[in-house]
Amino acid sequence: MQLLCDECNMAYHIYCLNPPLSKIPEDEDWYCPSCKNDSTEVVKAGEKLKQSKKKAKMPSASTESQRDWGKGMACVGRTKECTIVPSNHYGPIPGVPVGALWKFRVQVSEAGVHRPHVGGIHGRSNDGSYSLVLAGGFEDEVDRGDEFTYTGSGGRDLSGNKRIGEHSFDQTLTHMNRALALNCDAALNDKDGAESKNWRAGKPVRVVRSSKGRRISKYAPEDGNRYDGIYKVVKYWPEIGKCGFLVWRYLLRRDDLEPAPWTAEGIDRSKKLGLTLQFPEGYLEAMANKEKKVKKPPPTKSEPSSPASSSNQRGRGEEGKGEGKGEKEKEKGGEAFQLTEQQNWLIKEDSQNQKLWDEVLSSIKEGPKFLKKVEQTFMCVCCQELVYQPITTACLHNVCKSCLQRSFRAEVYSCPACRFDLGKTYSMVPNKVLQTLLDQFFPGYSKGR
DNA sequence: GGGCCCGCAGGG
DNA sequence: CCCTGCGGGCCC
Repeated sequence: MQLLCDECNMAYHIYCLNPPLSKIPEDEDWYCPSCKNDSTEVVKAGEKLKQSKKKAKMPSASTESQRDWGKGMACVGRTKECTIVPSNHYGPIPGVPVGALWKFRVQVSEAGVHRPHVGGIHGRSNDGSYSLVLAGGFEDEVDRGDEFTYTGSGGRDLSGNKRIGEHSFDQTLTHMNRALALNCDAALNDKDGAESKNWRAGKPVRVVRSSKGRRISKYAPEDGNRYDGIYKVVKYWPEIGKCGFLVWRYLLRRDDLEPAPWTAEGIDRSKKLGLTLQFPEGYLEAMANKEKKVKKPPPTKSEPSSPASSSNQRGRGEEGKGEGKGEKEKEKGGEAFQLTEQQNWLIKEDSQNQKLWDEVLSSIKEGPKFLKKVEQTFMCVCCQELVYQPITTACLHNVCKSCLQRSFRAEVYSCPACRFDLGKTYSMVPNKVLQTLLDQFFPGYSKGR
């Protein structure tokens, strides 16, 4: 079910593509969305630059607002996309633990936990709902942590290109409201609502709590958006809300083995997993730079004011003192990661992974982030951990030897990343060079594996 | 601190 | 294509 891009070699599920494909295309070459060139969009020699059709239709084309909407997290697009599961996936996202915390909604979307940037409910009206965000949008909602009421969408006046607005009409059990109702294990009833006799049998909903919910809930995180686990729809019903119009109300109840983040057990677990508020890549650095430029800081006192200092990464001893040299190295804030001569040599030696290393090395100036990048790049698609005794396949993916062996024992003889047929008799020789490098970057990581 | 209103993603 | 939307930065 995966396609390999003939340009960048990345793997794509056919059902994750937009639009999804129902089968592997028969053309010889296939290019992924980011590599594909649309010949009608290519500006040929002598041609004028074309105005994008879409852009021309957007409000910004007609209004003369001077405001720069391109900056900030309100209007940016995704920089990555969750492709390990399809967008209509029910249940947890593999690798995302309860308690995971992101500053902005766009990051939650990138993680695949809740894909809409603004909408509170993600679902399909003829299938069900996959996730929702609790952000205190309705003051008459109740949150008891393991149980909460939620309100449908719609009924608001969105004129003036708004995203949320005054209530001005009744909600209906359509679109996302219908989707969420379908999660309840009971026959759909768009008149009176319905209650499940066996609430656990309903479809699972991923629930995210936003710090905005603090105004009505003490279970909301202090900052950002937190994944709180799986809930089920116990019942739903129509009622006249405080807003004076009919709203659809839902009762959700937690059904997750992972402890809730606010329990002692959950707090402990978050600590153990090192879950901290995540910011978009480069965001804190950009903010810090901005402050410098705009405010012209008198760095007299110690420095608890910098927003960067409250963050997750242990960017040790940032700041430094001399402005002297390293003009380029400064721009990202941290110090460049230092590779030893041997490591440089080993990386060159790992020619099979040259492309991956090139990409990893591009972030070497970002200090601590470099290791993160290494970790991401050399994660095993099977166990979602750093590859151990890595087999670099003929199709240039890296998988743990034991994971590949497990696959072969199940008589699946293809690459777990791209389904390239490796053949029953494939000889699994671990990539020693890569193993050496990973052992140096992450001392002791392979203990007990 | 409250209002304005943008691009983007998703469903249909 | 069109419609929807429990964000979020900037201006007042």
